[in-house]
Amino acid sequence: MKKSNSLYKNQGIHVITAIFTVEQGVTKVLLVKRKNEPYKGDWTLTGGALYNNEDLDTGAKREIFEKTGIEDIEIEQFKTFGKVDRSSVMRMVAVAYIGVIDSSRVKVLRETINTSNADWFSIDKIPGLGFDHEEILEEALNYLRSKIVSTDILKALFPHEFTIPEIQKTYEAILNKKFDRRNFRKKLLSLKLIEDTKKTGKFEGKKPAKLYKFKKSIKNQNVF
Amino acid sequence: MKKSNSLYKNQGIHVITAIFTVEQGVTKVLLVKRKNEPYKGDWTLTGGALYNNEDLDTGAKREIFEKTGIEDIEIEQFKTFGKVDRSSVMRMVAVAYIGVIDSSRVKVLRETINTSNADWFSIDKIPGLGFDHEEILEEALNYLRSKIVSTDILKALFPHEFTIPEIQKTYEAILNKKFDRRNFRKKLLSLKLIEDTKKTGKFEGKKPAKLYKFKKSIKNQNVF
DNA sequence: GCTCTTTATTTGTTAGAAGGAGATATAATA
DNA sequence: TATTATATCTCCTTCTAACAAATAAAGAGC
Repeated sequence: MKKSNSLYKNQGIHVITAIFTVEQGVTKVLLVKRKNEPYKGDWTLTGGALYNNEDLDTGAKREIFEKTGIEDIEIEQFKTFGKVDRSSVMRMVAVAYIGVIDSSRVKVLRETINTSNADWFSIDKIPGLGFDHEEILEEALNYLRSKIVSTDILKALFPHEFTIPEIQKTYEAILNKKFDRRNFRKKLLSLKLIEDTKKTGKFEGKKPAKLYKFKKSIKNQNVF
Repeated sequence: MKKSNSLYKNQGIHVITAIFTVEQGVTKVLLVKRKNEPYKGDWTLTGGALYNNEDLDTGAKREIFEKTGIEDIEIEQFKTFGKVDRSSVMRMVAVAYIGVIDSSRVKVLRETINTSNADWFSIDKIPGLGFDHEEILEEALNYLRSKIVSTDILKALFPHEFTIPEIQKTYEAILNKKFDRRNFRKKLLSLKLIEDTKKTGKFEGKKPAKLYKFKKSIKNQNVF
């Protein structure tokens, strides 16, 4: 890291987002390839330096747009990373977010002013990442897993109606485990995240499946 | 905020900690009074600017020590605050932590190089705070409430043995509600945070009370 | 066309665990 | 012996996990 005469000077703020999707039962994350130093040629999560005239989430969304072209995305801050040597140029802390989006509904820019490539990577096959983004990604995935059971964060993947067997596949992909179809149904309904639409549709079966949707407002329940 | 020619320059990082304690059934937070501008004379949470040569938690603990004299304290990061105008001098983001400590076991410095006073305030009687510390405090309290039911964060208040009626008073103070003594006992034991010591002690009653202690390792249980 | 088989979807059943509230037993003090 | 906080017991309801059964369509064969 560049030496500084002052204990405080030359500090900066990164806003980084791990953008997840699920395609055919596979959880994937969006990575971009850096065009410039440091870590030139390396894959990283989407993100970059915060501007002075924008709030944290605004900056995170701007970075997402600049590096991928994605415009409408809900994000949620989960942790800030600030090891002394996490960036090689100057002292940077990274405010990290997660986001979920349906990859089939967005067109990701392959190249931008700062990136030479962009693609969805299965979370089982992540290349080496620049900065401390491997650590950030690991914690992002943990956070995502905790959120899908208590919030409507998967609404990004199911904005309208869906069947329970259909969304079960997504839960299984993200949590990386299989569930009994009957108990999953009961458990998911007991979480009070979704509601019946009184309509039916089709998934993989021959019998029509009931359609559900995420509730408008979700109230969280406490242990005590 | 001071105008900057660059979108990136003149950024800085605050590390802020909301330090809680519980005294006789009252939840309190440690505040310090600022000696210098900005917000001179205002009460704030403990914290200050991060140095370039220290990690985030190291910086947070150093700030706690410098402004209160408290040395041994476990802290946990919960959120970063970064509204554009949260500091009036330059663009600062605040990485916020919570900590818990037994106020009867520590001696808090009343005055330091940067502070003219320090005291424990009941969370029901918080004065106006400098910066965005009122917002930080509110979220810190929410985070604390979520943590005492899933981690051993209260170990700082009960480092050794304790009785269940005794710790129930602390839970009630923090969560701000009363519990049935029989069901609280069952519920707390079912959380698997504490274990029997096969010893007895005294609390308020005349019958000896069983002594418990926090477990060494706590494994968290998932919804699914 | 008609029936039978197949398959995913949905509902139901059961035993055991956990939760909530009343009642009882215990071990000290005064 | 009366009192009091602590600890245990009981009953009933609800939740959970594993398993069984019923349902509604599609497709195969005649």
